[in-house]
Amino acid sequence: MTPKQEPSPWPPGRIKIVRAFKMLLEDKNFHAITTAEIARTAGVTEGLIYKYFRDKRDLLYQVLKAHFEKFLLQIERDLRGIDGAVNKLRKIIWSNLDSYANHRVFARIILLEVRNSPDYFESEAYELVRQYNRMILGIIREGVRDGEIKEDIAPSFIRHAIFGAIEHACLNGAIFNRALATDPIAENICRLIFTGIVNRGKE
Amino acid sequence: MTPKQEPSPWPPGRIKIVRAFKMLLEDKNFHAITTAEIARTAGVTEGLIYKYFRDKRDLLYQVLKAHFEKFLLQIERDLRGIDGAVNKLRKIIWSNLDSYANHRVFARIILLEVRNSPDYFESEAYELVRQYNRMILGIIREGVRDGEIKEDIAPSFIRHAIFGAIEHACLNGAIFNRALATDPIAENICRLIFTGIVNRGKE
Amino acid sequence: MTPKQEPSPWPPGRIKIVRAFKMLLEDKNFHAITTAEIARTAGVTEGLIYKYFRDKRDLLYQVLKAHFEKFLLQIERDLRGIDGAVNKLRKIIWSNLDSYANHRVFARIILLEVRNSPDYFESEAYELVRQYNRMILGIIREGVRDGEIKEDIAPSFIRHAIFGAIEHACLNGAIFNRALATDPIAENICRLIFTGIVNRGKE
Amino acid sequence: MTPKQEPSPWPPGRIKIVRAFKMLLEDKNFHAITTAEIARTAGVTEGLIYKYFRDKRDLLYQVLKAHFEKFLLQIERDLRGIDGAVNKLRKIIWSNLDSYANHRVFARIILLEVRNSPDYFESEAYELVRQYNRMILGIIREGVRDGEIKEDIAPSFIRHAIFGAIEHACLNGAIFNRALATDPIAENICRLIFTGIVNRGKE
DNA sequence: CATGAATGAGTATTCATTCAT
DNA sequence: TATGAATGAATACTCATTCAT
Repeated sequence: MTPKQEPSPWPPGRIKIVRAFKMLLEDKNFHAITTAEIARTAGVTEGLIYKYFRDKRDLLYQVLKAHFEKFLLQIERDLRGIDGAVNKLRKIIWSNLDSYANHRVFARIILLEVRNSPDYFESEAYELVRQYNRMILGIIREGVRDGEIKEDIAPSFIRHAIFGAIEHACLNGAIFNRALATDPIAENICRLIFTGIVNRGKE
Repeated sequence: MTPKQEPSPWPPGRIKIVRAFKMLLEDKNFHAITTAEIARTAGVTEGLIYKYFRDKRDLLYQVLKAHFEKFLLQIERDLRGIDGAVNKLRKIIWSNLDSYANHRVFARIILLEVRNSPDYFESEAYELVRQYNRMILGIIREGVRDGEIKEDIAPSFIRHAIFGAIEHACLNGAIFNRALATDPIAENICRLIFTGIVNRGKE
Repeated sequence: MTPKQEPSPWPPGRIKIVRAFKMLLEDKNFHAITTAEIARTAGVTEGLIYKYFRDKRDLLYQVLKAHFEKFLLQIERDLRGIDGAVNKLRKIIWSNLDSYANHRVFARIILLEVRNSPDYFESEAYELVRQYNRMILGIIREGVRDGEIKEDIAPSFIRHAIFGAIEHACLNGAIFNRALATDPIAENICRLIFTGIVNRGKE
Repeated sequence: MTPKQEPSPWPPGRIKIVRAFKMLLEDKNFHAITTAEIARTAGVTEGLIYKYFRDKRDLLYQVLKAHFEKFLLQIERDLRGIDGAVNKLRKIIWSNLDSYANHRVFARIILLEVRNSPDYFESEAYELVRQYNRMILGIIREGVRDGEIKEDIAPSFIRHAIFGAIEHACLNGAIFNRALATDPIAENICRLIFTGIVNRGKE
């Protein structure tokens, strides 16, 4: 079985542009990256960018979309064979954190850069986020149905809390480009989300 | 006790500028607001802005600082007479949410606009945020010391989770300028943070 | 006599391009039409346009030339059997107006779009206009020779006045794409050009 | 009585821009003139253009408006003391031609450049043209009322014919920047418009 | 305390056109 | 006959900021 090196359907120019753009994102704000810079780095002309992308934002969103696609594929794979809502959530927390830890550039973009732009929420990239959110809500509801998860907390708040905790824990890493240790963060968040902070005996 | 009408120490031009700027923030991104617009709205010349503020960002940060000052005063007042770390945290969650709900403009600015700018973290405004963070950490540690709060979750994660939950719950309101219902959100978050989502019996 | 379906000598790609271009002209400025748009509409690649046309303008001029050719054929036909310079001019005024009324796109192009471009006056299309002008001057001179037309007005001015009146009467129609009523316009123009505006008795 | 040298209300930068723009119009299409060129010629920065004018077109329309204002003032003066509609029209024809002859740049702009732009018809400049048109229609109607002018030709067509004749006679001058002889052209047009081209006896 | 005139560097975006295959 | 990838030069417009008065 020869794992055929899937030939990219994209023309070489487009590939160069995307690669250059990602490179630049490593150490610059999206806003601080100019089209001239992208073209120069990619070794193509500025005009070509607009052959493949509606505008600079569209370039960002398409790159983001590709990232989300990969992430969703990974999450799906990660969840296979896992039983129980809580166990699934634990895995999701871990995977999501791991993705932010391994792709700090994307963490920064997702947590800080795109959220102020209304058009992001119209993009195909965000559609994938919505899909992800639906999946998680589904798991939470499943947990409630099975009696695993409390029913006196609205599922949407559970989701808010999970993502809030993840994102806030990654925020400094994203802002100051500092490394993130997936395992301890995941462990702390899970404990907190699953059993709360209040001491049993005390309550 | 005559409630002295505190005479503003600021010159009229500065007041007009700040007022105009706040007005514009109501329905525009900081980035989308131009100095020309501020000056026009305020009824002063562009030049005057630079008499009172180093630059446009400085204007933002000074306005933000004033907001944080008020907020901290309020929080301090809200916490007086409250006993126990958990009760204090409950109050803080409520107050913070309430502040976001009542000042959606600032919620948007804090959650979405300033965080990408490294210089924000050098500003006097952010210094107040740091102070707030320290206060909260202090309360959490106090709770741990008193046996109220579990000691197997790092206090900083507890803080992350609290703010993460609050912020994530307010995000949509901030982005799409939608109203927020303080009480139910606060209730849900407290339940979750304090006792977790997992059903006791089940565990 | 079998009306042979004259097989177009043009390759299919060229036909598609011309057809697409004419379609686009229906609701857009020549300047506002891009080659990309033409190609997309025609279902061919941009490159192909340059196989058949030197450049975008050349495309316009060739289309215009074809239009003028048809128009001249029609005019020639319309004039057959008509006797006397004045009668001929009357017919020409009517036919010309009718052509503008039925082809408002071309009216717009001729009256508004090509005249600013010096190279238009070098084009084969404009050569046909010249031919048309010569023909009309010939008719006017014939009228002067026959005593039908006054000899104290320079023939070239007569031609200016005729076309000026026609064009000015069609201008609004061309600009705002409004329908034109050939008959009343023609009648008014003929009366004016032939007998003037001053009341006989009065003079 | 010291004829005070009316101090221009405009800031020096604006004056320089307008002067430079007019200069450039002498030998270039409006479209071919770049903002960079205007700024360079004026000795100011490009940005300043946008302080005083909404955009490049606005600059054109404001210049045009000033031109029309002067022209209307002149026409008004020219008509003073003239009696009878026909005499007034004769004067108008002459003045209008003279204006085109003396300001060929404006002739070119008016006859060729602005008419394709829908927004021209929304401009303040065009509002003055409308005013001029109304004035002329008024004179024609006055002539009809007084029996001087035939009533079987619609006044609007008379106006079309007058302007059509004038404009068509100036067209070549405008396009190829050739001198125009006001007097003979005016004489020819008046004869034609007033008494027509058909020989009395003949008809 | 405030004005208003001017800057200047930046920046995305457009489009006709070419050419190897 | 037609493709499709790529060019490259042009260009209008924005805006925070300065400074003499």
